[in-house]
Amino acid sequence: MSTKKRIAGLVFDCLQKAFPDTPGLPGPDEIEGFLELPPDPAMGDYAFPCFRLSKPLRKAPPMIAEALLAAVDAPEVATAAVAGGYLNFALNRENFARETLALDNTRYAATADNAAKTVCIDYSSINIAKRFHIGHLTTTMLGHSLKRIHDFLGYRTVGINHLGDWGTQFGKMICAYKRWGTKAEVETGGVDEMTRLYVRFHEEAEKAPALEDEGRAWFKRIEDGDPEALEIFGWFKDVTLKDAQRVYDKLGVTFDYYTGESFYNDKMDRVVTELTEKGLLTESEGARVVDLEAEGMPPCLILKRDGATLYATRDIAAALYRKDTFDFTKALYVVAYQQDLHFRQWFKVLEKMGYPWADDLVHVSFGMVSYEGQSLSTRKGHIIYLDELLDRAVEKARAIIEEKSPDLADKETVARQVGIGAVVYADLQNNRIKDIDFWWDRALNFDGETGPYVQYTHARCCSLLRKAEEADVLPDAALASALTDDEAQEVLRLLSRFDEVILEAASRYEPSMITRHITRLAQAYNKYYYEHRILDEDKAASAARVKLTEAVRNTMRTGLWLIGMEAPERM
RNA sequence: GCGCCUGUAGCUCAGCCGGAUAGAGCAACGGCCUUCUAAGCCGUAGGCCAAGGGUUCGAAUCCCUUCGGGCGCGCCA
Repeated sequence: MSTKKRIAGLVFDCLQKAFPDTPGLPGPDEIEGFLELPPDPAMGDYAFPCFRLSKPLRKAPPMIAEALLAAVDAPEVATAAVAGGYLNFALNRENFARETLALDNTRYAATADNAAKTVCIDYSSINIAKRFHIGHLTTTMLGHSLKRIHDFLGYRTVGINHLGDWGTQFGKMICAYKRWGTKAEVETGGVDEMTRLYVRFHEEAEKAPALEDEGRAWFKRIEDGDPEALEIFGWFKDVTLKDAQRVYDKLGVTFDYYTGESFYNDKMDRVVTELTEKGLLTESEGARVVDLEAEGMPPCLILKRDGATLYATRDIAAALYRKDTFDFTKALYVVAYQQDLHFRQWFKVLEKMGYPWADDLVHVSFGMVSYEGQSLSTRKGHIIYLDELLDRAVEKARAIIEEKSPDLADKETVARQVGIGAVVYADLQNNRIKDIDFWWDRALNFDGETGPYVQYTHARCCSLLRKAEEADVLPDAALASALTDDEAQEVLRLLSRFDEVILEAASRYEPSMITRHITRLAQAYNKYYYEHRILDEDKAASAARVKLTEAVRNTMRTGLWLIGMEAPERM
């Protein structure tokens, strides 16, 4: 039972004792919801606001607090005190230290319940023939982190990279390749060469509009399964994925499936058929749509005037396929908020089709990325490619290592972990809905609340644990009385709340909660580290402080893993 | 025009299912390395929580209005 629950039970008992047979008093669960954290830890560990009870009890809050205080009698509470309308509880510090250090924050006590549930996560979803840039970072890292969080909580997860591999632009690209490209150039130039061909196509098409038809014809050939078209297209895809894989490898991001838009080509008929059978498809301005006027939304376009499908059709087909294949209890779509309306529309269409699981579809939306105050533009060259960003971050880390830790064993590995960690941390630091304006100096800052700061604190813990081992001091919380000072208690409080934070991060689809929590833990530990000597002559006390250090190290390593960062042991 | 999101210190943001003096980091200024990693720690300064109304014992937090910013609103995804 959690400490909070026990305090809630205690308040409940006090209430019964102080005000017997009073109707309208809250139960233990309700009381637990009322419990707060005092603004200053010096006031106590938990606070019960008595304002809540002044109505049923018809008494002033401070009087209620006094009456409750008189009824308090529990060993785990060191002191209880009335402060205004609050009753504050301070826990027995020694006891709290012992219990908290008995927790294992590297594992979640997963219920068998979760293991039977599948969560699909659709993230990254890059386009073929486009280079990976900072606009793709958030969907990639947010999705990756959500996958790890759900893995940690014991769910079965399915990570899907829903590739943008369908559309007339690929016909144009093949057309351009056939006219002006060579195999060797595409092989060596990769995505850049494909982009160059695509740009050239548009330039030439301005002069010779007939090219547009030629491009469309090539796309038709892809659709019709023409071997040559498919071969070139498949090859473009391979080249793009090989390029992207380099970035994914650097970031440590993986997927279970790369089923893109083209995968659903033969699964679209079902959508149209079902919608027709269910009488949901109506004609509007030549197109076939699902009317959503009653829901206060514009209609959802299913078929174009020419009978071709649209992206809503494809998303619905994909959802039906995933439900059949994975039987998910939840499906997350990690896509920028720009597409908010689109998701609301097709989620609603599935609901109207009679699928109750439409409620399990979640659009995990996030903010837009701009660069120095202006929107990203490949065409204008106003863009930061991820390769370049990661390389520069690693380079910066390398320079700092040369300066501060020239004797470090595996400098290159650490530079990579730290540089990339800085980028990942910054991406998952704030609430996902916030827009991000990219500035180089901010991205390459390694001081203060940054990835390197948390990693540094982790490495510092590792270093201490190595020293402790050399001195034959093994982590042991037996002498918990050595951990009753304010600084240690603050560290312990943060350690004890780690699992709640993960659960909340999962329920809100907000990994930043974990990022911030481990940052606070790092701050608290660094403060502790400066105010207290950890290894000294007193072996038993040292062992307790080493145990605390170990718990911080483990929690931080787990937290870093959850947000997709590495945890170097030296730096 | 309509809809969704957003507005907290110079900058970037926490806090937003109501509670006790609104918190961090960056930037600025001033301290701390002969002791366990100074990518660190401590301190100073910096805020009519966009504005106005309302609900409440109590509002940065909930409701309404206004203003500023972002995004979206039919055959692209």
